[in-house]
Amino acid sequence: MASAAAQMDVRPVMRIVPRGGLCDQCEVRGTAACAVLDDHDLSRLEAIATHKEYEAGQTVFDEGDDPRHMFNVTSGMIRLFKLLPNGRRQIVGFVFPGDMLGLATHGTYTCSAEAIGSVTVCRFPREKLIVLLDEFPHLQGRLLDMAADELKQAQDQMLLLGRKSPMEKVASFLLRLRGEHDQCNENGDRLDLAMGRGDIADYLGLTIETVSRTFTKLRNENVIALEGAHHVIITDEDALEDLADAMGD
Amino acid sequence: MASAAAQMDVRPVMRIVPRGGLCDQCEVRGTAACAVLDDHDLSRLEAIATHKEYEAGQTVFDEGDDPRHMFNVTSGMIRLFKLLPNGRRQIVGFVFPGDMLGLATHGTYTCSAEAIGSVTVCRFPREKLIVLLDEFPHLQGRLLDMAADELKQAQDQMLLLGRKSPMEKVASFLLRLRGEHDQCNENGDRLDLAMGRGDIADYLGLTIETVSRTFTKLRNENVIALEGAHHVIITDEDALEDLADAMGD
DNA sequence: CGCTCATTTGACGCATGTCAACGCGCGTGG
DNA sequence: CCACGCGCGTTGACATGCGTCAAATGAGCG
Repeated sequence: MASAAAQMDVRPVMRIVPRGGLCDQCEVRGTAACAVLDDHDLSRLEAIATHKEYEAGQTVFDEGDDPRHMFNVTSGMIRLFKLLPNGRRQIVGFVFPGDMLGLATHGTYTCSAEAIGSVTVCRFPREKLIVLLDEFPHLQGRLLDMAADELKQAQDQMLLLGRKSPMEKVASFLLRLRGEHDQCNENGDRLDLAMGRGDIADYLGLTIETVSRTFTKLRNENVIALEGAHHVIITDEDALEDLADAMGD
Repeated sequence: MASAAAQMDVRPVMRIVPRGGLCDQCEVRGTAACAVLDDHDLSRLEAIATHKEYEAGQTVFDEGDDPRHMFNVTSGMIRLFKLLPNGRRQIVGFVFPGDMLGLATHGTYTCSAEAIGSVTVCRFPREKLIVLLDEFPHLQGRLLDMAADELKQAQDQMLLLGRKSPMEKVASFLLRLRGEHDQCNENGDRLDLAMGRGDIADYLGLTIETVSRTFTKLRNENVIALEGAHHVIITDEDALEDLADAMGD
């Protein structure tokens, strides 16, 4: 069944060389960084890849660690965060299935990474990958583009953290999730939040209580509906977009 | 082979080919991205560079613009910022002399850039630069490293914006400036702030008034001394570092 | 020397953090 | 299958830190 997908216009899934590889069956084959590779390159990449699983809450790496690996998340989600001495935490990003992790790392890991739920990754030893990079110049360009995208997201997040109200933060967060959701899950306007309220709070620079109150307010104003704490249905998208960066006030 | 400058371990300033070039006299020759280039590469780079000046407050480019150029700031400082519809502003970074600007740009510029004071830049047409990039693979690697550094800074800033108190923000800001200051100016522990209180406020996610009050507080506690609003002398560095991320509450 | 704009200082109120109690869902074990 | 307990989420009461508004002071520049 992996074969019949060739009619998609955007990114034709090419046949892989017949070596019983895993990449061709990979669920994120079409979206991950590997998507720019042709079969031959991919087989080279696959040769150095190993797979690993993490369970909920498990540490993938810590800030300051020597970056031995680069990761491609094949299922589940990861939170990236930094800690202050007294325990305060700032989540600097969530990693979705298909996203690369640790590619733009110069020196040591700049933040810690934990599995939110169960996570499976495809792992590349950094040294070997760097050797391959010299062989695939277009892959290096792709990495630069991906770093640029991360930087853009980081800038958006700085705007959010520094200048948005709690309501604007939560609304922006939901809309951004809906954007990702195309590429990773579900249908309709139903979002499933893998992360808990604490993660959301630490991502948006708020407290758990404020996040919870804001969700409640959105529900009471019929902008969203909640099916349990981890499922959100956007019922009034226009209103949500207005709330995400309110003109007036 | 180009020169006998090999005795310096870090970054030998090599003689440039005799073409009356400008790069060899460039004040940021030793620190800018160009520092990894040897004479031959540099002369190629120089061939596509043009110079430009901006006066205080002038726009270098706007968010959303097509990224025609990459910049190397040779003197003065630039603020990078994003705006919200109602006029709120978040400064996402300051560009120091020697820093590159617009290198990790994928698509359009992700933020706007304005000269803080008088600024001179070295400007490279993007298209031509991309062609050169294919010829200098080590330059591309360098760009990726620089993007990684920017990303690290962005993550630090997210931590600051989301989880630090005004006092911690201002203290962190001063310490970070002191870090940069090695590479750009002055001596002793005297910092000169090119930017005004409004810029600092919009960088730290505060109001002008809170920034001003925090400076005053630092002065009253003899942690810093102020010589006019734009000159800060760090008189108690240890205290400042303690304030930058206070352990206990 | 005086104007103008940036910065500082003050007074005040509100939004959001803090502390605390409650409820709910889920997994576990009886 | 039900009872229990634990962790997460919600809701409430309260306090305060920071933003808002306003006025005074000071610095830079013509």
